[in-house]
Amino acid sequence: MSSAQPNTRTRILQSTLELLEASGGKSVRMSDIARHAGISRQALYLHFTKRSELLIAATHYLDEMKESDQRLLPSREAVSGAERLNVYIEAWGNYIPEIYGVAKALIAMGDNDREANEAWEKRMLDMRQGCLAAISALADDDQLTVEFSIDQATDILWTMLSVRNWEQFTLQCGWSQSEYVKRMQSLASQLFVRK
Amino acid sequence: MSSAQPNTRTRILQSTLELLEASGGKSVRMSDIARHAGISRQALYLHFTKRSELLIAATHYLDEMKESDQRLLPSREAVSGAERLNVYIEAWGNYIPEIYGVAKALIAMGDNDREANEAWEKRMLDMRQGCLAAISALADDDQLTVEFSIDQATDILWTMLSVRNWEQFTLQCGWSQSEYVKRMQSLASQLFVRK
DNA sequence: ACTTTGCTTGACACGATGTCAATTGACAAA
DNA sequence: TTTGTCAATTGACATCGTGTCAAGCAAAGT
Repeated sequence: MSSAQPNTRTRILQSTLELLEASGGKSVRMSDIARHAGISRQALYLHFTKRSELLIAATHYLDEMKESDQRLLPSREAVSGAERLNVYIEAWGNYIPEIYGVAKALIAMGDNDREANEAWEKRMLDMRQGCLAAISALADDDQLTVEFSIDQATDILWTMLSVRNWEQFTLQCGWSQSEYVKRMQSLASQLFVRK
Repeated sequence: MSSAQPNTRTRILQSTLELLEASGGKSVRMSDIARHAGISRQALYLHFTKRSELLIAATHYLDEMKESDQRLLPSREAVSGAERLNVYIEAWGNYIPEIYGVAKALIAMGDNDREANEAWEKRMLDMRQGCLAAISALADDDQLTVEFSIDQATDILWTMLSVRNWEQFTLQCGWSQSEYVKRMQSLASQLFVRK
């Protein structure tokens, strides 16, 4: 099905993602992307008016590729709130490394570019919904610790699971990806699940 | 003692801090700083060879002004490990808003500038020492939860208390500064202090 | 009087983004 | 075959921010 000659727009998006992934979030220039995609720098601007637009489109494209919607949907098999929390943390936690490159570039742009900032914030609010759902499931099961309101617990889980924190735990502290997931699950369970 | 006409270097540093604080981490240009300090843009480069050098100097200057060393030193009155942890969180937590402007600028620079990156990382490693000390005090008192090794607990506390997380809790989640401190204390105590 | 110090003015190079105009080559429709 | 259109190319150019350079000036120190 997928063609040997994907259309230019797609090639650009793929190149963008490859370069961002490879360079671990370092600044990738428009000219780099163009060269990698085998087109002129100017041709980029025929498809995307600004760098921010390209980055935003690249994140959407990545979502499509990885079918993130499905992955981040609450698992049907998760029977208890506690189990569901674990499933969510695992799904999201393992998604982070795959989006890290684009994410970092988008965050960096956000400091100067309003649209990039809004795009990233929107994404993060979506992800907050996932946290809220997990915490709510816990509350419905009467398993949520008394210390927190649903909102507070959601805020905390949301922040705990931020890309920045993943970056710090893995890249700075040297945790492996599987350690990261396991420990975040354990942390969340200690904090939020009543014993 | 302090003169009516502080020397130019100092005026530059003050201007830098004022502007960074005012603009909440938004990009402040060299020319902005020069204008605010009442000198020419070029004069900046007579005192600091690069923007990163200026930012780094500004953070050091800020430390001096706020006497951060003393503030972040473990309180002598803290008798138990648990109490000492609370004291540390309060001290650091209340320090963050004061350094937020420069911190954010320095972090942003770090993406492109090696020296800025190293400066910020060094700062963060210093702060990790504070976390380690607090956790160690807990362990010495036999109050540290069994779930974590000292290193792991330090990593977690360190990350919990990051500037980025403060930013998210206060600016995104809307927690007040005092709520922030109280809740971080409560979180830390739930996670690390054995009951 | 002379020199040094601290700053000014103005010009300029560089790197990256973003814009514009003229051109080419291919493919399709008449 | 001609005509038109589409996608991309080439090359020039504007803009912004950083950083450099040279010449000059004015006040202070000796």
